[in-house]
Amino acid sequence: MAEIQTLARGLKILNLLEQARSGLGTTEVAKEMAIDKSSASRLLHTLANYGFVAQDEDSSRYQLGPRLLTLGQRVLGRISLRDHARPYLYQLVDATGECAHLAILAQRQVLYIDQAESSAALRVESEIGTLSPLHCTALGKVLLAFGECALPEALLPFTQRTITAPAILGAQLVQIRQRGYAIDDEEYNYGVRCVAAPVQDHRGMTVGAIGISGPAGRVTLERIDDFGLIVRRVAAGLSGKLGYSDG
Amino acid sequence: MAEIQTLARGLKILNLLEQARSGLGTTEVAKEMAIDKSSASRLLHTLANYGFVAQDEDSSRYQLGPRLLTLGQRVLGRISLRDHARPYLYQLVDATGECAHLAILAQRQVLYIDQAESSAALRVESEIGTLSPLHCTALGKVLLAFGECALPEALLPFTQRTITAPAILGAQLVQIRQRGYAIDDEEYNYGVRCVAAPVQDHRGMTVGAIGISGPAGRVTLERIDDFGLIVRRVAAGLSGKLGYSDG
DNA sequence: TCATCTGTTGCTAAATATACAACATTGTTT
DNA sequence: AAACAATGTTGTATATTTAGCAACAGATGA
Repeated sequence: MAEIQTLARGLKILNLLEQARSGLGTTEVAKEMAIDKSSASRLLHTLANYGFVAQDEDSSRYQLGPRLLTLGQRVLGRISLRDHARPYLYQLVDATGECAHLAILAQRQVLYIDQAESSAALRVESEIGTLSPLHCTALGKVLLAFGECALPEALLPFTQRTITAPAILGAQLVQIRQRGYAIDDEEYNYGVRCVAAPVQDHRGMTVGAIGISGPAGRVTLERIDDFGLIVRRVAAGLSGKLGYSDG
Repeated sequence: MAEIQTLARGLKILNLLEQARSGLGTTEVAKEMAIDKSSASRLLHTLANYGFVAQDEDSSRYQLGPRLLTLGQRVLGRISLRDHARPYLYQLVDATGECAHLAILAQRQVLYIDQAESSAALRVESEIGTLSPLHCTALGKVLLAFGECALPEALLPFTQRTITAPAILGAQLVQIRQRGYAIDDEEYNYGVRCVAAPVQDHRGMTVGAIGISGPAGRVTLERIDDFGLIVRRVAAGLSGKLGYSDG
């Protein structure tokens, strides 16, 4: 369906401001968006009226506004999966010593919605709200393997290990369905291995995934299948709490 | 400055969806906004394209989308005050036994950006991202007294104790500046008393406020000034860490 | 089955956003 | 200091774009 241009431009400005850490001025926004200064000025003022952007007091540059924080927290609060999952994330941390994450499918990407930190000095943290690609993360592969989401069109490489051939990824998804857990062997971040398993609700629908992430030095290839079994077991526990019964 | 209507409508839809817990359909949105179904449909599709709204799989109704979560977390991450304040919030909880909050000024309101929970069964929690009025909260009064923000036009009552007369509030702000802390005596929520003090940076600018909230049964009027001194002391400690030196 | 409600699409009129230009403001350089 | 450069805001006419209407399709329920 045809987009409404004016609204789309406003939303694109928010995307722009996400990238720019130190904010952007009216002219810069206009340049990036390839629109006139005056248009940018008026769009920014409208966004500011509703709190979606805020002007830095000193530099007078525009930044993402507090309304986004409010609405974002509202989104987070409405994901009930999150409440149920929390204790299981702690279980994962206790059993593996690595950071645990909970994610759902959003915008054809992996959306991290909660985490539990390990006490190790060297650990892998992923910020809540972050979006990551599906094809090269353990959580993403789980969502692909057990969900109804189609394969991404382009499998972009992030490391030398990233799987970029659809056929190979497809074969791996079959394997993941059989084993019940997915592995990310430094396919997204160098030195980081992850393991994840699906969370399913009472209808057997995959509603999310939980998993762990750790430095390759601790999450070795020898131990990784042991971790897989642990993650699968904990994920099954969470699924059971949601009313899922396999069979 | 004149608002851009189309963009404003899109943003207003997001505000609408914040209220509606179970989502809204196209027709409902059109009705609430007093616009045509077709316009609502196209606006919603544009918002959905960018992830600002999402369609519920079952009900096909629209909800706030994951993009808001991502952007909201980005806003939170950029507030550096938050990192510094965390240990001081714990200090407050330890010293008072009540929940502690950190807030800044946003949109002429109090924006809660962090909290530390007390271990008491009966406690006062405020969700991060929440906006509250300035004139009837301790945090808000502090921001009014020590910041450059003008008084709100309308002082809406929330309880029988809410101060609605500008003159009385103005006098109280003077007192707050003298004492260095503000009190909310059941002026916003029945049965809840709060105490707050300003956080100031190296230039002496008030960048936020911290405080505690507790049930009136524990935060009695007799003890409240003792709490005030505690909050003021902890807030001064945080201000000191930010480079503030009084004098 | 019919009826009702919801959501989408084509089309035209009309409102609206856009770009241009001029102006105001701020900060920088010589 | 003074001229200059760059930024942001405002007024206005044009033309693009949106909005509403109406018709349609799809779902839901009586």
